[in-house]
Amino acid sequence: MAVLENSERVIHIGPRVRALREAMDLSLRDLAERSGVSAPMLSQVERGETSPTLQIASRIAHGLDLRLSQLLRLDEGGVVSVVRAQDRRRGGGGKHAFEILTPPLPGQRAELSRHVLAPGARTGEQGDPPMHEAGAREVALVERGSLVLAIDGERHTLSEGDCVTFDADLEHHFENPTREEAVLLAIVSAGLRRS
Amino acid sequence: MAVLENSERVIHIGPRVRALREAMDLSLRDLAERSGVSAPMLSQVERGETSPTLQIASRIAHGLDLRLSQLLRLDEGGVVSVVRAQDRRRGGGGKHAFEILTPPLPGQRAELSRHVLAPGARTGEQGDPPMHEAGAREVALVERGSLVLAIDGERHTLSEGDCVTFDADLEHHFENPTREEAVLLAIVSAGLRRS
DNA sequence: GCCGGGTGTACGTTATCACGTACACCCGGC
DNA sequence: GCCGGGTGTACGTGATAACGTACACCCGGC
Repeated sequence: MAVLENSERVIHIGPRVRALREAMDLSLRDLAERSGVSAPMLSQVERGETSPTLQIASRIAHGLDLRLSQLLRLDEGGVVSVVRAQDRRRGGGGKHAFEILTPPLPGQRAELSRHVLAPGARTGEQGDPPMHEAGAREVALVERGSLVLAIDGERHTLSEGDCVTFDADLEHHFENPTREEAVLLAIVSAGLRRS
Repeated sequence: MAVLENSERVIHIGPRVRALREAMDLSLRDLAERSGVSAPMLSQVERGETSPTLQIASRIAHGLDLRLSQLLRLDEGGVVSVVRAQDRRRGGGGKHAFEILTPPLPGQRAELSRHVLAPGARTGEQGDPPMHEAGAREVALVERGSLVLAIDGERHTLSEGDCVTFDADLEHHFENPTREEAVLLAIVSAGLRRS
C-alpha cells in the first residue's frame, strides 16, 4: 500500500483552479467578482507564478463553491489502505479486549476500534488506549448486548443497535452491567498523533 | 466596487497548529526544523497575526505529519447525542438496504452507516445516498460476508472483518459477488456541506 | 545570588504577494 | 478594413509575508 509522502511536495492548485473555473464556464473576471480576488492575481495563481495566501486561497475556493480543504484535497491524490482481519492491532485482554481496525498511518482521520466487554467489565482500565485529545469526537455503536455510557457525570443506557456521539475529550467510559458479553464499535475522529 | 461578503469567513489555523504542536510535544524551533519554516513565522501564524502562504502552510502541515487539507478542516463542538436502533434513518431497499446510524447534526464529523447487500447487489444504485463531497474520507468494515471494492480503476477483494480506508470522493462502489448476504459498515468522515 | 539552556516574541530587512491599470490578443458585426 | 466587447497577461506600486537576529522570560543547577 502506498505510504503517505512526508516530503515537501510543492502544491500547485493552479491547474485545478483553472479546470474548475472553466468547468463552471467562468472568466477570470467572473471568478474575480465571485471570490473577491483580482483577476490578475487569479491568473498568476493558475499559472503557478505565485503561492497565494491562505486568505486568498480560501476566497478562491469559495468562489468555486468549495472549501479550501476540498480544493486542496483534489491535488493530494488518494490512498487506499486495507487492514486484513488477521492483521488487526489487538490490546486489552481479560474482561475487556479490543482491536484497532484502521491502519496506523499519520493523518488518519478516523480510528475504528472494536471492543468486547465481558459481563461487569468497563473500558478505561489499565492497558486500554490512552484518553483522547482535546477536539476529538467519538461515535460508538452497540453491536451486541447492552451498555452504559458514563460521561461528564451522566449515565446513558444503550441497547443493541444504539449509536451515540460525543466529545471524546470528556471524561468517559463504557460499562457492561449485564450478564451477557457486549460488543462495541468505537470511531474516534480527528485523532491527534503523539510523537 | 463592493466586495462580496460570501467568503468573509476568516481562516484561523493558528490555535489548531498550536494544539497539534503541543500535542506532539514540539517546541517552535522543533517544528521549525521539521517543517522548514522559521520559528518566528510559526509564532505569528499560531497567533493569527499573519495569513501564511499555501507553500508555508503546506510545510507547516507536513511538519505536523498532516496534509494541508487535513489541517484546514474546521471542527465544531458538540453534545452527547443518542440515536436508538429503531430511530435510524433507513434507505435503499431491494437488494441493497442501508441505515444511517449517526444523527443528522451540522458539524457532525463522521457519518456511520450500515449496508446490507444481497447476493449480486452493489452500492451506488438509484436511491442510495449521494456521492460524497470532495475531501471526504471513508472507512469501511466488512461485518459479514465478502465484498469487492471497485475504486479508481482498481478492485480490492475484502473478506469478513477486513477494513479499508480511502478517499470517498474517488469514484467507487461495493459489490457482493458471492451467494451470501454481506453486511458493510461505512464511516464517512469530514462530510463537508456547502454553505 | 549567578549562570547555561530552554522557551516564545519584538525588531528590521528582504522577498514577494496582491492590487489597479494598461496592454495585446481573438472574434462577430458592420 | 474598422470597430466594440470579450478574453488572458505584463507592468509598477503599496502592502505584507517570511526571514534572521536579538531580546525578555522562566527554570533547574550550583
